Amino acid sequence: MLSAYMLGEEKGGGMGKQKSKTKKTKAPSADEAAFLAGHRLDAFPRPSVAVDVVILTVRAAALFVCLHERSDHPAKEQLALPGGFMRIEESLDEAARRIVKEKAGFDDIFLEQLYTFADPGRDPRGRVITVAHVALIEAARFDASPCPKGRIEVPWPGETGGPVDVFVDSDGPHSPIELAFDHRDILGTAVRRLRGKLDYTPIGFQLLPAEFTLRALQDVHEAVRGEQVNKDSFRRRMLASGHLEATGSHERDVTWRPAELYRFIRRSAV
Amino acid sequence: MLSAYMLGEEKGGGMGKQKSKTKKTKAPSADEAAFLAGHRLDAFPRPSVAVDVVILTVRAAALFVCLHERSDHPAKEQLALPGGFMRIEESLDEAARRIVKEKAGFDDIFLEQLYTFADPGRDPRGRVITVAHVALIEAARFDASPCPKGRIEVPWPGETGGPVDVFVDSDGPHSPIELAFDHRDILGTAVRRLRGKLDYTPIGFQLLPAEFTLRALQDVHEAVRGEQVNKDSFRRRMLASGHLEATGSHERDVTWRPAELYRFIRRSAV
DNA sequence: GAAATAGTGTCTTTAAGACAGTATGTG
DNA sequence: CACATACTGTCTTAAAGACACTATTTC
Repeated sequence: MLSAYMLGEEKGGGMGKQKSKTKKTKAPSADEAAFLAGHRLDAFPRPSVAVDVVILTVRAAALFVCLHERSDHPAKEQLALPGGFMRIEESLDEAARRIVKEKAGFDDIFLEQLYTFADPGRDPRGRVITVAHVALIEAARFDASPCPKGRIEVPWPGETGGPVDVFVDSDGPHSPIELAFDHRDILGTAVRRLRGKLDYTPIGFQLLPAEFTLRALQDVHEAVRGEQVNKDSFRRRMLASGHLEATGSHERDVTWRPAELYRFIRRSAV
Repeated sequence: MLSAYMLGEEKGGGMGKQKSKTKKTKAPSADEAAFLAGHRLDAFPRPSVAVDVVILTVRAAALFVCLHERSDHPAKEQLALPGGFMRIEESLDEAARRIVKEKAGFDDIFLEQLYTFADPGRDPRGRVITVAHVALIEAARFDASPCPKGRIEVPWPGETGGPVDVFVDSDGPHSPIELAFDHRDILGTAVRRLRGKLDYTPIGFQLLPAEFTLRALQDVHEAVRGEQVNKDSFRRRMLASGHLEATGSHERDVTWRPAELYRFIRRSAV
């Protein structure tokens, strides 16, 4: 059974040596070129591919998400995650950065792919799948964006998962707002991912200004986890992690003893 | 800034009450229905969407992957991950299960979405993005499939990431084989994900038969991590985890003292 | 000085690593 | 019996939680 493909022709076209560490397309053989010329990918129906971005920050011990009011149907005038269709010449990362820039005004943001949502029927326009992304940004930059801002409440513990509730605190009803499409589920997946990364990556690096107090870092962790953490142990763990470096200066304009400011050390490659 | 979208019309069409816990499409208003009728999603070029599946097992202290010899261009007669195009009416999960069944012969397999690979130029036929999945299966079932089997060697430690090397051990050259497209990168991402899940989910459940020895479970962990683990600590940790249950019976046909067999307890919902 | 938060030192508890020693099978 | 592996008990070490105590600021 194993031998069938070993007996085939010796992989024509001089591709045997290439290490293929890069993602470049190999030069096709004559046979393959002829095949590709006659090949029509559009012989089969294709879905539309969208990109949605969950832009998160931490402020006042809570998670906030950047939203966008839809100007067109479907879900016209409803709040949604910033999103749009991937262009045919873009990578997903490029599409996500374009959308973040166009709909929230952020340049140069930390961005990571999250999950692809593709339930048939998730979009009334037809077959639309969306590759959701997560972006993290510090509160000061977040607040400077004109996007509507939603406060997130997570109704499940740990990394259980599920949709989350979003509140717009300005005034009005204090019940969760409705988001377009399956965006509450996407948000839930984003929070779950963030909680999972918290213990293993210096996630605060993206959510805090360059210099910050240990208390501010602890606030970030508590907001993401949705529960309090032990202060003593947290300090010890962070200082022992090797990710932090004391600056020697201290915070100002506080009504209590000013805490020392730290910065993240960029981890050297191993 | 926050108030603009609050002042809009009161979200016409009676959608205010719906809790939208389900993913059903809401009944559109007359306005929206008219919009949708005139809307053409296909006004913009769309990519083709494929699904590739990394089917993994652990055998003899190594990771193995189920492959598939391509019968068509591009990369004709080269080995690749089992994959295919998502059909327009399918969910991703359905497409992945169909592909696993068609190309590897497995029914009822543990399956999870991994990552979406979408570099322009990753497929010479044109714009093809692929939603990669990971499937886990026990060695006995894996061996029963006629698919070509590749042994995986991971050249990076921990969760560093990067492409992995694949060997076909039957005979022939003892250098890594080349896989079609970016499938070595996809495999690398799958191994990274598996290592990440190892400590937090009873992953062995999918990779072992219903009853197994602690040594077999340790072999799974060591194969996935690519390094040995402390036996004493591993036993204590597993027994304390609450995931395992002793069966009272023991393994047979071994030339040493037979070890007790355990089974996984299905975790009760919290 | 009172109040509030930052930061230190130390005791206890818990889990991991190391390792000695016992148990139970094969030959 | 020797030998290989399964399993148990205990000592040591490291990290987390708890908590008392000191330090530095504003009022």
